[in-house]
Amino acid sequence: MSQFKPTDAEIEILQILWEDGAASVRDINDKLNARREVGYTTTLKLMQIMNEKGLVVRDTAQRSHIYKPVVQEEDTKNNLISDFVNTAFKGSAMNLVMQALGNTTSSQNELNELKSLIAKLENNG
Amino acid sequence: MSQFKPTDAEIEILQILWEDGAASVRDINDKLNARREVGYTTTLKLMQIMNEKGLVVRDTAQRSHIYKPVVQEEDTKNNLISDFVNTAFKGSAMNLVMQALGNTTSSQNELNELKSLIAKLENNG
DNA sequence: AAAGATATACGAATGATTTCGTATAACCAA
DNA sequence: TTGGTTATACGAAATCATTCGTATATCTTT
Repeated sequence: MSQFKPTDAEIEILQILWEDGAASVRDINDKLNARREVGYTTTLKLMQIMNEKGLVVRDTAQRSHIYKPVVQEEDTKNNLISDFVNTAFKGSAMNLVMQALGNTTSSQNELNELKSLIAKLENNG
Repeated sequence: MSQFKPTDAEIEILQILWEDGAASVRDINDKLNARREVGYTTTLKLMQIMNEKGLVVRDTAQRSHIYKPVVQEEDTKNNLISDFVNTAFKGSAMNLVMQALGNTTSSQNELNELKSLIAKLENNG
């Protein structure tokens, strides 16, 4: 089914790249350090490895290499969700959805969004 | 927030224990092997490690030790969901919920269940 | 009682991820 | 142009999870 599972650290970096489109190691390291302490060369190494794995590409024209995501945000997250549902929810996505909903507080706005998604799913089904 | 994240292999085993209440290494190994090939001593070692970590307890009264889960299914899954939402969905559970729903086909029954959960949430909010 | 099956314990190899030190090159500012 | 700053590359340690071989003890069957 899903082919390649990024590690948590890699997902963290991919999020930054999806948001910003492209970033240098310095950019990424700064953003990571807003969440937790990471050494610069650690982040650099991670980027190099992600490059080898084909998760990102880089433009080495300038001294400071610029990295871009290769994998698509939606695809990647769908894969992650599938894996998660399979290992922890016996394959039932609805199972996950119900527990995730019950587990957190949602604004009325969010609930309305959700309701219209459901309505849409009901029309197409 | 969440304190201890079981590995995928550990989650797989916990699922079996949650379902069966208690199980021997042999039981667990058999069930694991229904999904993928695992050596007996591999499973044994995993159980011993999970015991050290406090994820399970065991009754060693008999030659064949009987393992029981310590961590609660719902708590554990809530922790997993929180972690997942934090690393992959910027902390927005609704984000995960919407994508999980859009990603799979749901029966009308499931959708109805979901709708009544939403209704309940709206009443309490 | 002896042989075979089945259990645990334990140590160690393997493999993957994460982390970081050090070398070296490029840039910048005085 | 020299010193300080900021890059990349690379190797290797540290950690952790997984896997399994081997030793040993306990049962079971004949």
